[in-house]
Amino acid sequence: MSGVDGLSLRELARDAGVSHGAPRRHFKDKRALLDALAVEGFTRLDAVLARANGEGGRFADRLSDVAIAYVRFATGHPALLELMFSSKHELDASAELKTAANACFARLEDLVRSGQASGELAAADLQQVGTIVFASLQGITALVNTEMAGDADLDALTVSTVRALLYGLAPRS
Amino acid sequence: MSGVDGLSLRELARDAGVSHGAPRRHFKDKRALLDALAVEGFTRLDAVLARANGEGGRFADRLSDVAIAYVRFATGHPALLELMFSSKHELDASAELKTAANACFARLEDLVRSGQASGELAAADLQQVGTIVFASLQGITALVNTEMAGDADLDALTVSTVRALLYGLAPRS
DNA sequence: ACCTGAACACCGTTCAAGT
DNA sequence: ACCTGAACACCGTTCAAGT
Repeated sequence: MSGVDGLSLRELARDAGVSHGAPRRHFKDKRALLDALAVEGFTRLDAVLARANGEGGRFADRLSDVAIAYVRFATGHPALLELMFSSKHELDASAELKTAANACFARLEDLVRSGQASGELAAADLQQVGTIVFASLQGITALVNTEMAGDADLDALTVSTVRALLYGLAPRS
Repeated sequence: MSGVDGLSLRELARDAGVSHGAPRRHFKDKRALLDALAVEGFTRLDAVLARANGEGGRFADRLSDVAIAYVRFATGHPALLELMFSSKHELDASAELKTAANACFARLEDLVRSGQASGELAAADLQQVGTIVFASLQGITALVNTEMAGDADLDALTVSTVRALLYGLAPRS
């Protein structure tokens, strides 16, 4: 049973000591409940990213800090992260969910923009650079959450990835 | 209903015009069936990667070709990919499944090794570089499969990501 | 060897009925 | 307003019985 579908409304009701029909009063659907959890997840993630993003300092350091915070959160709550992103891409995702998710992405995009403004990032399409950076973080998350990468050296892997993205894996000379 | 759990054995049996108990003769479990599908997926992916990896040519081009092939496959069969990686990380994944999966990763690792050997990649820990490269590809996959990145410019995104990994996003001068 | 079909213990969802 | 509990249509799994 994969993380999301392992959650049963009836079991939840049982644990709460209430009848299986009761949750219906609070959540119209199973997915309404899942959506609410996903919104909560994005809100918490946004707070985590905000805290990690020290306004001062070199861009490379701020990016590293945010990346570490993101990857720690994402690998620390694998089921929640899966829920957040699988809920978000449902065709009829709630406006609230989209708003919460976009706040997180905007935060990353702002960071990239500031790097371009200060010249620490080469001028390039903001969207595309943002996507590349975010994809790298999500990729680390995916590898760790499917146990293809150990989480022992998690921060080191994150920092190496950020470094590779900034300075390249090819010899620089 | 997420991709993997959307598949019902009873529905499968119905579609095959057979009783719901019949699949039991061929697959002991629902997961035994899913594992068999995952193995098939890795085998097909391995063939795709082998075909993409032209032995001659510059490393950067070969990496681009393999990356494009991987991302196309992964985003072209989202449910299969989710199944492949979620099955693989089950604690009691079959030896057959692990073997099929490892063949794909070894192929990527070989490519990285050849880049280091030719000097087109800086000397560094093979495992870590392999992980960074693979994470990037899996990250693109995750973004596209959760509809956070469009698949219109999929190859362009892949090529840009490979370029960023090789040469960096920071100004090079 | 392979399939059938009833049985069991679970789901999510709906809805009349209670308080 | 909120909860209950039966009902319905689904699951996966098991198992005696058929061919």
